Amino acid sequence: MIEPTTPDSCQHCLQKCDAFQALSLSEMEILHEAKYDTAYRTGEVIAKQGAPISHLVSLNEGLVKVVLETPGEQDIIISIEKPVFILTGPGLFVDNRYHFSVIAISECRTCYLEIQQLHKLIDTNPDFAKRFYKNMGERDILLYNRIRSLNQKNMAGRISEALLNLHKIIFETNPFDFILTRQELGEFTGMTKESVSRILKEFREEGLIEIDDRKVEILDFDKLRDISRKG
Amino acid sequence: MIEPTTPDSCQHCLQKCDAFQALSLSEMEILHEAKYDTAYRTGEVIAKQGAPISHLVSLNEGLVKVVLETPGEQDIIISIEKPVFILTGPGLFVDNRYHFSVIAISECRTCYLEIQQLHKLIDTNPDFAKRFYKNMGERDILLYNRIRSLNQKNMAGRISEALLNLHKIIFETNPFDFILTRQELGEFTGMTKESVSRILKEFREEGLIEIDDRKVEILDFDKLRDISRKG
DNA sequence: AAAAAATTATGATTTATGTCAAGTATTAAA
DNA sequence: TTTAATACTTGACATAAATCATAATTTTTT
Repeated sequence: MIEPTTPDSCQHCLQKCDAFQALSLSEMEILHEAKYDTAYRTGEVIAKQGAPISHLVSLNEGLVKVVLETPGEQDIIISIEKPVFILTGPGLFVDNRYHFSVIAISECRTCYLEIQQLHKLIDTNPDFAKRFYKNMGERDILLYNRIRSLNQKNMAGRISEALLNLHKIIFETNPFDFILTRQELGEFTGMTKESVSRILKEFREEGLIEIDDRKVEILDFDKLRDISRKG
Repeated sequence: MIEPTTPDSCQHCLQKCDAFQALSLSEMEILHEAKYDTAYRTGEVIAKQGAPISHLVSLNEGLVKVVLETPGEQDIIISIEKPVFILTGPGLFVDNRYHFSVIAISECRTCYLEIQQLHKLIDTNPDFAKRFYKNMGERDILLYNRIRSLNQKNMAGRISEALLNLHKIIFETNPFDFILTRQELGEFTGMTKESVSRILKEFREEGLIEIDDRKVEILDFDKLRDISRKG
């Protein structure tokens, strides 16, 4: 069990997140007094689809998957997120429920802000509100891209895209940790785990990537981008 | 060419739309003075993916398709919308661009509100803002369902779902106008027009629906719901 | 370290859906 | 009304991806 941290101030975490940069110091302090934090282990559910949104949860450490739980066996992974990630969903102003689950895929630390505090900030600080909605809009735009690629790209294109995105957005190193299981990468790219295996094998054989000891290295970015684009 | 209408007041149209019910009469009047309206014929583009959002467009009459334009030949129809529909998109607070196109699929009337007016309302009327975002959230939730069904349901399930939704949300009558071409229904359900033909034929043969003279009638709701659910 | 459990790899086969092609019906234009 | 253009139907065939089955790894537990 990892210990929750209690940082001196919210400033450190929240200033990394665009919306909260609109807050005055006094607003920050009010948040800080109200907040408390928690630690999660891999696999634990941080937010559960269908459950009420009681707090605004902020991911301060670790990686999570945003999962659409479906009636069938195979879920859909909408995105992988790293800190600082604010777990807002479309339900915030609708039915106050989560419309997806957020699950730790490494050890995570989060902190919680009272949801009333959030609504208060939105009501009283238009700049904050705009930035907050901007953030929601950005996630939305990514969703549209998601629909497009799941719908129209072939398997190789989807895997290429996933690898490039994990590299570019999450890890920013090469090689990078291959945290996802084949099953998860399948849920992220809309295919079975067997198909994931096969595509990765092809990519290895063609010298596009290298997989070793839970790490992937992208060897041929251009080719991979090309495959991703053509889909 | 159909003539644009100039109603006495915006009240009529906008009061059908949740967000605008939060406006005071004086706020309404300001909007009314600033607005102007237009008529569109079938097939005309009301909002173009990639273009800047200069105004908040409100659909007051007619039906539109919300289309994700893609590099390939087959686009993706996100939804079909009827009045009163406010054409907001995720770009509003991000890059001020449309991330999808909105195209008339019947004769349409729209009116335009200056985008600054909208921002002003959001800044000064928190109740309006909340309702406005609620609306965005609702559309977002539908998007998640869309991803799920495009990804995991088979063709019959997707067509069933589409027919049931057109009936329930858009037309509310049975039989109802079959405004979509097979191509469009294919873009709405993520399949080719040929596959649409085949599934519709099956449904006809099994007595689930009846198609006549540009109209569909749903004969067996339960069975169709069942097919949609099982996917 | 040994055993058990989970994850991954890979081949054989099946299935859903797309593609191509040709013909018919419907709508729009001359 | 006749012609041209578009939309729809249907069949034969091709193919991408899923499923099933089994073995080989790797990870976790004892």
